[in-house]
Amino acid sequence: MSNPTAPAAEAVRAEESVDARLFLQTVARTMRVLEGFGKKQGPQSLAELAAAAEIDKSAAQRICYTLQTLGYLERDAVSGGLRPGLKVLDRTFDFLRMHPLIERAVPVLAELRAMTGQRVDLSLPDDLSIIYAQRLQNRRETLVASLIGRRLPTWCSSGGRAMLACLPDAEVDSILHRSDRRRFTPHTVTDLAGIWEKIRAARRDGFAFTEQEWIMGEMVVAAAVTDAAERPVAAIHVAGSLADWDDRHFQLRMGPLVIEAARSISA
Amino acid sequence: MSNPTAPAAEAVRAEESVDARLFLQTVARTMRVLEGFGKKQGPQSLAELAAAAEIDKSAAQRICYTLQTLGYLERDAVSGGLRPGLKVLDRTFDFLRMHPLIERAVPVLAELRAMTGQRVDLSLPDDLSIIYAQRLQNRRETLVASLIGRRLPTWCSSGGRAMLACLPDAEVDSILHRSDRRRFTPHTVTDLAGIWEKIRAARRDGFAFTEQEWIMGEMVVAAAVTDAAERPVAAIHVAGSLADWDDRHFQLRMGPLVIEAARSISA
DNA sequence: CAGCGTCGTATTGTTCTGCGATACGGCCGC
DNA sequence: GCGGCCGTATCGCAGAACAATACGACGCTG
Repeated sequence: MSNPTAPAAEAVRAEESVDARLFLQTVARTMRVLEGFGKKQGPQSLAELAAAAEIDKSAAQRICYTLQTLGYLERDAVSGGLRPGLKVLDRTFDFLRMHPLIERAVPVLAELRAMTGQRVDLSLPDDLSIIYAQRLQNRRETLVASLIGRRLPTWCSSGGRAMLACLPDAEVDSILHRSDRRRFTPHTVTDLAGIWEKIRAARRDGFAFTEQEWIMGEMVVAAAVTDAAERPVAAIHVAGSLADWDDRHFQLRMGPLVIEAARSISA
Repeated sequence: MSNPTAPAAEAVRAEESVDARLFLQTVARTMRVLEGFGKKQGPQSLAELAAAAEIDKSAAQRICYTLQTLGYLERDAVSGGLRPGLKVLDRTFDFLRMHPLIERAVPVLAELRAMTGQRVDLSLPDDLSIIYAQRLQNRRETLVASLIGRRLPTWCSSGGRAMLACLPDAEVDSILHRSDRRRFTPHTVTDLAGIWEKIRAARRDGFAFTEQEWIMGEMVVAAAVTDAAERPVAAIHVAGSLADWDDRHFQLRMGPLVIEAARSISA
């Protein structure tokens, strides 16, 4: 598991009031098969995918055969196992292209990256997680695989807290309570009071700041992008290394820049 | 339409010998609905998606309802139309994480970008197109939306030609003949003889070079990544602007670097 | 080498799922 | 107020998808 925030709650969410008349179980099974890759690393066997999707081997066989025919699944050359196919990237492209924010954001992010020289990210909220939609690396960012689609917990990420700061208290509480607030580094703030303190600071400053709460040696400044109704729809992050910056100076320099960038693509 | 290479041939390819016994039409319809976004810009209505997928409104309704429930489709806040959902990015992440090359390539690409200061891309071959799987922008790359999943024609892109150069002549001919060799800029080389000349040059030099064949003012040097059987499985690109470089110097400087980078992630 | 487990693949009759014609209410604008 | 188009809802029937089953290959392991 590489995407750390368990999307388990979402299944529950979806279950509650589905109109069985309109819900196609074949479609759901198909998607569950594709989601089977989230579990563990490396190509999967047919049986593994069947188990992950909670269907029998016959159903998995038909679904995988079809997906493979369509290009959404490929056979790995060496292991013979299955992995997501190239067509997936076509859907990624559609998502990015159709998204109301992304295209507007890309130039702003590029400029921000040029001004700061740091890694710049755009993330989108999804209840308990945020998900990276666009990433511009800096020079030395090599180790942390900076991939699109990576999820981070809302409650402990800078972007997540920036977006929480835009929500009414009740919604913040709901998210915090439903989150699995585990410790990722010795510096992760996991208690409710501490997190609320950070959120209040974000409301006051206009940006959120986290220091080594997710990765040691990394600090992040983030500001929320809002829609016409002032609801948070994205966050812009600037990440820096403690090796290069004093935390106070980092905030003073980056804070105004991310606020300005976020404001410029808000509705 | 923003992804220029028509993936029409693929439908033909898939059609030829499908085992109807194992092929689930509901799955195929579902994917066709998701592919409906490739056609035109902006959120789509239910009816538009139905038309694009060549199904009636009832089927589209059930499929879209299900996909929406699962998070693969979202309603656009302003227009009320449908667009790809956040869950798509989860599948992107799985694809990138499971791919045998990507994780190995990311550090190499980052280093290459640091050395050159130019835009660096990794693309994967898919018959008549290549598809960007990883992109590291340079400072001023802002206008051209540099999105993951973008497709380029194999025959006129630098990466595509670098990969063609690794294939036997018959396969190259097949791809060239099936391609729609339209002109994109006044400099696009569209005649078979000219393209073959470029491919032979790539075989000789170890890298391909294109100049303003896709975008005016842009030139690209690319080298192919090969697997154990010497088949091309990816290409590494370095793109530069004619405003900054003399074309000869660009080749001399970047050629050896992309070759070395490509070699270091080849099997 | 025989035996076992697990893999992917193929086949079949049955049943329940997905089909599609049809109908309803809301909204816009020629 | 009309006609068109939208999204939504309904329902009996056909047939698509189901699941149990069987087959051959491969890799263990005793």
